[in-house]
Amino acid sequence: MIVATYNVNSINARLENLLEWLAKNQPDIVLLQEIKTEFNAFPFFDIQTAGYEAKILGQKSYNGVAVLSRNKIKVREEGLPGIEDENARYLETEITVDGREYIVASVYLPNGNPPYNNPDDETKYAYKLRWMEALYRHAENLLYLRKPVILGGDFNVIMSDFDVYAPDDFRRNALFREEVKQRLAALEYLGYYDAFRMLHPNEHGYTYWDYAGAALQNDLGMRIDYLFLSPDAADCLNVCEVDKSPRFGSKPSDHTVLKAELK
DNA sequence: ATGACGGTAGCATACCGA
Repeated sequence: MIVATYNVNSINARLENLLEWLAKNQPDIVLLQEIKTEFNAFPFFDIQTAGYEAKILGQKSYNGVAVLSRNKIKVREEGLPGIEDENARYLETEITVDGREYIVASVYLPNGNPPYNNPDDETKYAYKLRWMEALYRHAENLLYLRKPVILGGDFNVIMSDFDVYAPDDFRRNALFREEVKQRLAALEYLGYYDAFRMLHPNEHGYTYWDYAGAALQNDLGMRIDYLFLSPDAADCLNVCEVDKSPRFGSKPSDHTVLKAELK
């Protein structure tokens, strides 16, 4: 079973890139973030033609998450339980693959940095922390269902110095502050496994490079996209890789694809 | 210190992002 996560930075701007990747890789499940569109403008037809059902939680212009699957998708949650959220950031589904029922969620965690024109405004950071508290509580509840759980997406958190090209430049950044690192690490204390890091302790595994400058060419990246697996799903983990090819293609997203194979 | 770069909305430029 192949599962992938991809922050597309607009599904309509990235449709060709996505379809090409689907055709080449034939994943069973794909989690998308930042689709940046509402239901009426989502390219259901093209994705269905490629062999995938799509469930989305959409929103005009910003945010938006989706789950694609070759198998039937049952929606469990539209929005993260336990928090009032006007943004489309969490879609939880149930999908049966090879006779096994997985709980699979596409996660787009808030960035948390202040607006450029108001650098002291901590409103967005406070929202990020509240969102992470709700995610922690819900992730704990999911473990009691005794089904394999996959929480994948753009978590907007750099977990350690090894996950970013210049850690000292990011100490005060909302992606790298101590509270957010602690809150994401808490998922691991619950029993979730960081699929990429579990198999690759000595590779950076960057999933994002800024468009500006020569960030990609100089590998000035950060690892902020993750696949977190419940213990029984982690037991089946066979492969987990960052696929940099979509980032090198034409008109790329600033993120690239993270994929895993579960036996 | 700022901006780079790119997407959306919508038609000039503001907002958002990591």
